[in-house]
Amino acid sequence: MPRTGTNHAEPAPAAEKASAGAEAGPGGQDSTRERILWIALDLFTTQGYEKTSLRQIAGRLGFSKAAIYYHFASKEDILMALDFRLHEFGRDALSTVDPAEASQEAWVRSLYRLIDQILKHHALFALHERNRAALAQLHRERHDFEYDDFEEWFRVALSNRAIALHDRVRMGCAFGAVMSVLDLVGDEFSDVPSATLAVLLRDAVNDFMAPNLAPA
Amino acid sequence: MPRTGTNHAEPAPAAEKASAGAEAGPGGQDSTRERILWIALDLFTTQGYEKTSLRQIAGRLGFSKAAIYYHFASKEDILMALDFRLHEFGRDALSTVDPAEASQEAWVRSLYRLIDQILKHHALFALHERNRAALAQLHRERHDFEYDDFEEWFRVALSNRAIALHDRVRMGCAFGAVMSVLDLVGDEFSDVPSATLAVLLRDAVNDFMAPNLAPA
DNA sequence: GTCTATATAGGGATAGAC
DNA sequence: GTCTATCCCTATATAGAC
Repeated sequence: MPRTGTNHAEPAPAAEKASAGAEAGPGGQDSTRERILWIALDLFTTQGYEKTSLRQIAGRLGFSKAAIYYHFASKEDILMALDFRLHEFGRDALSTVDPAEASQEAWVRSLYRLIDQILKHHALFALHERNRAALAQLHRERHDFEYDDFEEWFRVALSNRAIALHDRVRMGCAFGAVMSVLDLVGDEFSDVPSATLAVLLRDAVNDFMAPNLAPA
Repeated sequence: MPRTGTNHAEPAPAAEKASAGAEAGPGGQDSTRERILWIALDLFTTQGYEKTSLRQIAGRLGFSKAAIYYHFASKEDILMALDFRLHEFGRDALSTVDPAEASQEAWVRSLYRLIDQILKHHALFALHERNRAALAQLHRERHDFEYDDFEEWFRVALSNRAIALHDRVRMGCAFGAVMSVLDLVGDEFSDVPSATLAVLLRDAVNDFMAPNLAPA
């Protein structure tokens, strides 16, 4: 039986759900399924999801286009599989906190964890940033995983009217600072080691938020 | 003679180059060309450029698909016209400063002006944010207007190795903070008046960057 | 698991009438 | 300036052989 059909919950053919090597790529799982995901991740990110054809993915694989359909039910299914991993590391960062009533302290803690997760899974983050439209539509169609997307989490938390406007803006600033700088990793900040960047970013978040957290 | 062909420099059929009402829309120019741009701006932003078909634009127009080709040489040409307006307000904000050797003071000043411009032309900004992939490719193909895109300007300025790494990261943070919060206008911050938001953002940038600008 | 061949739909774009 | 009709291409997806 072909493994086709809509399988979000990673099939985990042997042993991949340990949050570690899930990203695979050169050095990870070499199953064809994994290779497809790796190639798609690259092309979707550099060209955009819509502009990437299955033909092109097949070309890099060395296989024919039809072969892909043995592993995935549709092109969208490939994007969903990648989106799922995005959710996975998002959940890791945000854990248990309910966004609707997250305090500013919780916001900062989540942001800290998010920095680490994104630095670890930067390729997936880049996919997220470059395909916001496609991913948004995906979430609209299949709202199984509702607030699994970390961006959604932060947006909901930011809507909390119980927090003063001034503070909400500062929270938004801290979030944007992190996203934007991490987006530049690999380009303008390609020379900066991850650890250094993480420290600098945490400091920045602090400076944006600190006056709020400890009202001198 | 059809007005077709690649015309970046807005044809300005009567009197539109005053930076004011260029955005048109409900209340602006009612020429068909203007209506097309307005509809495209909406659809490109909500669905993405690639996912929007000329058929769909024509449907909203009430015209047939072919009619569009009298006004624009291609679908890409529509995007270029919108991109041109984006450049217009970008130039307004960045003016004369050479990004390659912009000081931190210049950076902050540019950021201030950018806040105002984006608040004035928020629909165009949203287009920019939701179609980064498509616009990037456009700029790759037709590098007539090189650093006209404001994002490019800030990226180049950020690459300036003459500035200490720590400070470059701070600059990136300030930029990201502004972008991200302005992206939420109309959603999470829909209740906030523009003027209020502008003040809060300038304050945030100021508080964040001030220690750099005035080394106590 | 991968192939070739094909079905089917929709996209952008053009021709020429009005 | 807008229409209808059509062309051509590429896309996703399927059928069935190997």
